[in-house]
Amino acid sequence: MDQDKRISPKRHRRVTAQDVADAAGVSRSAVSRAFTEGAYLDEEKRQRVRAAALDLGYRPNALAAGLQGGRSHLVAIFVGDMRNAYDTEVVTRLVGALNAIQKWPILIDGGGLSSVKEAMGEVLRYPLDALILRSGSMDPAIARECTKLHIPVISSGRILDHPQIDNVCCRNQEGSQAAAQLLLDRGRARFGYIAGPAGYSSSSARQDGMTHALATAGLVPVAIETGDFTVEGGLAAAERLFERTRLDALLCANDAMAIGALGAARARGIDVPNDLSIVGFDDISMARWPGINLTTVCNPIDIYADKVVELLAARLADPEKPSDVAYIDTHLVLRGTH
Amino acid sequence: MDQDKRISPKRHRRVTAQDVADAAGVSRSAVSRAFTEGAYLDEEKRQRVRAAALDLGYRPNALAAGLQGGRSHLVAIFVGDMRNAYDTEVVTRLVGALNAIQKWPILIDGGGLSSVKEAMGEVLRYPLDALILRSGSMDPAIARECTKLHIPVISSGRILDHPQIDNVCCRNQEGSQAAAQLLLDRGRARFGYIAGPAGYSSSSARQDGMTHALATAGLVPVAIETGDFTVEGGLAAAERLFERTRLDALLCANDAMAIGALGAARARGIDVPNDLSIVGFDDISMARWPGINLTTVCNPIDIYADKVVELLAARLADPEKPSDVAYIDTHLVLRGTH
DNA sequence: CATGTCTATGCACACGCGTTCAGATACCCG
DNA sequence: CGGGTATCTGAACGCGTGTGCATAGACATG
Repeated sequence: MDQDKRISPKRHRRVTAQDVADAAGVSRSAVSRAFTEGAYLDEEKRQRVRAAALDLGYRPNALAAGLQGGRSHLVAIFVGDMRNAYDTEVVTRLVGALNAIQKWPILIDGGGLSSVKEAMGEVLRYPLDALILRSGSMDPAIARECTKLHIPVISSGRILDHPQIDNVCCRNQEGSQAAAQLLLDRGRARFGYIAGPAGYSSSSARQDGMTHALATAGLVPVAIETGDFTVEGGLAAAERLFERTRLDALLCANDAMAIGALGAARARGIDVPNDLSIVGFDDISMARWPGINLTTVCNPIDIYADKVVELLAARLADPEKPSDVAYIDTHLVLRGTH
Repeated sequence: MDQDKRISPKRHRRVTAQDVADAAGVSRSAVSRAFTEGAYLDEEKRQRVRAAALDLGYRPNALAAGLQGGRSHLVAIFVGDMRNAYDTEVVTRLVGALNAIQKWPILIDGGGLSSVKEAMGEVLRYPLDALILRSGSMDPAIARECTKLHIPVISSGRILDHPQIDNVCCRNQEGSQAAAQLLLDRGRARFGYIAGPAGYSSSSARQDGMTHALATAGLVPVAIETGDFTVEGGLAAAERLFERTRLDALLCANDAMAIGALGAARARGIDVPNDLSIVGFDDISMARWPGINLTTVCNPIDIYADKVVELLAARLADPEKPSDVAYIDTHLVLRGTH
């Protein structure tokens, strides 16, 4: 009899519902029902099945369950570049929020990938419940293709204008405008800006906010440089700025570059905040680290992630509903660099 | 005839191989073969099928394919706490490396989860190709259960002694010993240590390394405090240390706590590195940020992640092979705090 | 007793794919 | 022309699950 267990014709077969049924002396349907809430099944029998399942280490195969009509419970998250601290923090929250509602996030990091298009193509072979885009420069064609596959797409950090795509975005312009106003009120007049790479709408919206605030005071930016959203890039851009002219206010498209700029200023002996104000954007966790203590515009990550999940749930509930854009309010966080 | 396309009985059905077969005027088998390398199929017909597939936006359903015996190409990564910078950086590299070999990582963040056990149970319903553990305090029972399901487990950052589990771990003790020796050579004698929470073997191994180095010089640590691996925790622990006694060397179980300690020292007016040396462990990217510039023990992330993937590939190639432990060499990175 | 409601159960199907199998066609060689 | 081989093709099966359907029994109600 012991031999029976050693049939194992190929590899190690996964324990299946039929195995449990045999062990518990019931039909396979009964096993399925034992794990289905609200299904008719004699309580005693249910217990017996559960015991047998536990003993054999059985769990329903999610692949087969997903195949059979319903949802796969898989959600892909495409991240522009996970080496970016803000993106990483958003992803962390998203992963947590998705885990909590029993959706399982598959990560694709555009930053470390040679062929984004190919990777996305492969992942789209899974019948995803949804695709979440976190910033990055994804080919819009791919997003379009997803909607063609009837996979809901939720874009965060960049607004995709498509009738089937939901968006979450913070009020970049207002946030930056408030930051500029703060420094104007403090008496600053010679403003510089460190922008992100061309093509990132968030960076240009933030720049617009600053420009707008300055305009109401009859000012224009003194100098603008471009970085790559990294600390090193911000540092290099700030050095170029300091080389060119004297500033008393410096706004940056994100916190990482502001932290780099802060390093450049200190290395040059510039007194922050007495001689120069530096303000970032996002409020990543490092902004509040000792030795950094950056004044910045908070782009509230938890609200952001929760909103994405909320939109996701709404979309799953009604796939035909019109697309939605959720705007997240920012607020100033006053620390030591303004 | 146009009506035929509007059958769509329920929801929006995904395009299936049968649809493509109908469109191309071939059998469903032919469609399957058109996408299978090395299958007999008339070239002209293959082109026709491919064209029809492209037109309809067809892609083979990975769920169905995975169900049918082979691999699912899904890999779960369990992360102890994604708010930990080092873990996050390792995960980022892992995601990249897995994406590159067409494995799709499902993330589970133990840090943001109420019931880790339940979440793992749900994820194990997918027939995973493998499970990667990144640190954290996972119930060993779960790892055991995975091997029972014949899912390969690779543990990184903490060695699990189990015949079926592969491990990747850095030489914690040697690394910490070298750091302590560096400070001894510099003439330091009053050593403090900020440990991680109890139960993290990496922290205690690092502490042992320091203690060992001190012992050869006839010294013992002056004071030890415990943090929670965060910057805030390190800052608080350092304040407690400074309150208790005077130190001239401070080793920390990880970089985040060292950065916190650095902040505490500066706030107290302690001159680092002239009066106090601070050395971290891991070499996270922030350690090289301006304003931090932390001397630390490098726990090389890319090598680490590559090794995990290498072990994974080896295990998939031969599921019966004996378990392996890969040790990663560390090295000192001398910056501005020693 | 006749009728209706509720619970319990097994059978059979559908999900979408890869793959085996048997048959069919084309081709080459003796 | 016969027979062997290489190439092609469609029908059929299996993967593991959830669920609709039909049946059967238990029980209550008229």
